[in-house]
Amino acid sequence: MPRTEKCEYQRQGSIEKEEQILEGAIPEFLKSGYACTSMDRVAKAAGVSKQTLYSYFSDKDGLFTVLVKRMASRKFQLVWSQPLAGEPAIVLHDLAYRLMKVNIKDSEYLCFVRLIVSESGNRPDLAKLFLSNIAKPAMEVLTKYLQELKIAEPDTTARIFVGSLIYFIINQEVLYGKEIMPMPAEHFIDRLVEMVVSQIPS
Amino acid sequence: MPRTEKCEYQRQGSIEKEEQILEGAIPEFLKSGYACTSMDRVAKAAGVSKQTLYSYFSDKDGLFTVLVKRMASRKFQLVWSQPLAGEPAIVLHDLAYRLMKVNIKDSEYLCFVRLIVSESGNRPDLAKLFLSNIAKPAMEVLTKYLQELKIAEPDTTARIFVGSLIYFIINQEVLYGKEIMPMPAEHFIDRLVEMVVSQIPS
DNA sequence: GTCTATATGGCGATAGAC
DNA sequence: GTCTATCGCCATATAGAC
Repeated sequence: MPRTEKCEYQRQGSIEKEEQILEGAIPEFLKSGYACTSMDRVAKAAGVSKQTLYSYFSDKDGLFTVLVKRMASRKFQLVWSQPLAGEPAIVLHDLAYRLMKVNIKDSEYLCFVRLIVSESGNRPDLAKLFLSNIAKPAMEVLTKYLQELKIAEPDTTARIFVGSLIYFIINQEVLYGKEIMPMPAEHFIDRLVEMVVSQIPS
Repeated sequence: MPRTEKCEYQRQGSIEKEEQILEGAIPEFLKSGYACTSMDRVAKAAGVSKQTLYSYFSDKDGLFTVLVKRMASRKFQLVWSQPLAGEPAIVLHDLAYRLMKVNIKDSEYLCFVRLIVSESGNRPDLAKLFLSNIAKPAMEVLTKYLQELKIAEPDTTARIFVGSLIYFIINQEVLYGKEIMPMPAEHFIDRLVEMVVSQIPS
């Protein structure tokens, strides 16, 4: 007898198939952006027919929305799941280094940022989803830590710390500043950490 | 007699016409991005026929390249043409305020940044043009000033200063962080300036 | 220079055969 | 579920009338 006989979840679409489509769609959208990604290529990349695609997702917009949601909630913990505790200079240095390394090595993340910024004009909801699931919780984690260190205005200081790091990455990697106005990442991190640590009241 | 009789510059295309096309094209590209801007709309917005358009610019790519070049070299001096001199806290505060205000009020600039980031994947040359004409000279101006203040590692400090400001703007304005994780710009500027000024050796 | 076709091709989304 | 065919639509780029 067929093995789907008693499987009630095999109603009109399996979770696995949805996963398969999403995983196939992610690299396509990241590579080509929203406008230049065709549903034909998504179908091909995911290994399903175009009709199957349309049976799981209402349209291109719907697919893209689910995709962004998934990416956003997945990337946060790459950097920020780890608890912050210990010698401030070391903790901040490790954090900055982790953020820098993940963002640079994981080109998926760079493309994701590019994609979100690109579509932020047409789809403010996606940009907000991005901030709510990554930037905001990240800022909260760091703010709490800086507060424990008794640094003045921990929320503002957290933004300075993370902001200058993110911009460094955008400048060097996304906009190819590496070739135009290069600067070693370690150097930048050292100086930034030094500056923030100097704000700890003695 | 017609007033173009002795005008030798009226050969096959006037500079004025090129200006007219570019000025018409700018808002279209800024509003819709590269992919979603049609040459029909550009022609209509510029008040010329499509054929005239194609007689001045080889194709869509060529037009866009010239447009980016013009925008980049135009925007730099809005913030950075003014010489930096005087009481450090005031100079830095004014600079940050000017940068913030120009970027937020001039929505043209926000859209331009969005556009450059969007196309940075397909057109690295445009991203480099952007950095070479705006970010790099800006960093040099500020670095020189910080050097006069005897601040340690003025180049790195300049990047922290400008970078955290730019990211603040991207976060709050481009990605609608204003609604998700709001923070008053003045507050941020005050804290940032305070932090940099504290690095001046006494 | 302007206007109105038009050639050519890709897109999203749907429909039918199997 | 898969494939191929198809419908509209809009894009870039060109050609012809005036």
